[in-house]
Amino acid sequence: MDYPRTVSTNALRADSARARARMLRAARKLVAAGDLELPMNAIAKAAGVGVGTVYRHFPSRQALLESLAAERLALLVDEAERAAAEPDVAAALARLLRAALEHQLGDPTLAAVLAEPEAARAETRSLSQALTAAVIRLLERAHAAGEIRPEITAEDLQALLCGLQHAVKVRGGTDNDRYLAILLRGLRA
Amino acid sequence: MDYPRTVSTNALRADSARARARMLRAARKLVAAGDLELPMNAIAKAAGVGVGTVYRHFPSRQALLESLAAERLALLVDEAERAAAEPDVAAALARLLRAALEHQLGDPTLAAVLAEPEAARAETRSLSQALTAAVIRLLERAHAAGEIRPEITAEDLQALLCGLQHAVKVRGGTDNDRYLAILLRGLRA
DNA sequence: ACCTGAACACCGTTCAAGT
DNA sequence: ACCTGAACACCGTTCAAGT
Repeated sequence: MDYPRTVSTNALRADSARARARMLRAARKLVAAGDLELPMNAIAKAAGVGVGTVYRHFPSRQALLESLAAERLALLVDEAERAAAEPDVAAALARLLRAALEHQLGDPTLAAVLAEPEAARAETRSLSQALTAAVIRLLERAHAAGEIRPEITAEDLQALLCGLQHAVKVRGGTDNDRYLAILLRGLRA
Repeated sequence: MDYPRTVSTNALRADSARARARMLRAARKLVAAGDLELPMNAIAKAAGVGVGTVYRHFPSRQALLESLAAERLALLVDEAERAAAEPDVAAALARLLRAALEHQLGDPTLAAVLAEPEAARAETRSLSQALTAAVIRLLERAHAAGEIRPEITAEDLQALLCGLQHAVKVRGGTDNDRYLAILLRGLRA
């Protein structure tokens, strides 16, 4: 007897999911246009929903940012896990840092999320934990191999990368490789 | 016969100067409270003037920021000029970078101004030029002494320092010396 | 349950009116 | 000349009212 109810619930959910997708698309359009402020009212209008609906789906600007960044953050986690498993530690470190830098430059929402000390969404929290865990494993191997100064922690690496991203952005987006090389040289034991 | 007019002009100017000082004080108070947004209306109210007066003195938020940062920027220029003249090139480089980092951490308005590619005020422009000139002189000596990689320019140094400041801030403001050491090691030839 | 959008408080910016 | 502050447009956020 709950079949109709299920169907109607599904219908509601499908609708809700479509609205959510429209909001995310509208937000991405704003980001692509260089606007990271993500005005809730503007998103509501562009997505054809009431403001309250935007707030229901994304209780804060930070939550919205994290939803936008989630996909790329997941890609970065993959990359970090591959790096942690890669035999050549020095190459793995270089590749991971470069990937992290490029993902941040390619998506300003990811840079914003990584610069934030706390996650607003559970998904972000678990992805961040996975990222940190993989970096820690890589770092342990790098320390064991004497590839990197012993006092460098995973948090240091994350902060330094945030900084590097900032430096590259200040200069207009070129120079990634040069600045990356400077960081890698500075990290070496 | 223009004596009275002069006097009255002076009176106006004194008044205007006092109002200006009140606005700057109000703005500094906001910055000290951690608010870098500097709402013009809030400053007007706190300084006891109309909003229009704030706009007359500071035509944009950027101009206001630069006015707030000017004093410290001048200090930094002094520091850079001393560094350019200091015999021990390596020590001069280290001292300048550390001073620049600490000035930025001590005053977020300076960090904001240094991260901006263009200056809104003429004073800022000339201070920035003096800063760049001093850094170039120091860099030439460092290159001649083989103390620093040859491809590093003054603009690179500025961007990297912006990044370093960002990295330190992300981590909560400790770690300046450790991160500075990493940058210096990375810059070395 | 979920959605809507009016309503309130706020801020940026301009400009007609005052002195 | 300089200053004032009302006025307009905008945005964040909430919540009573609708379905």
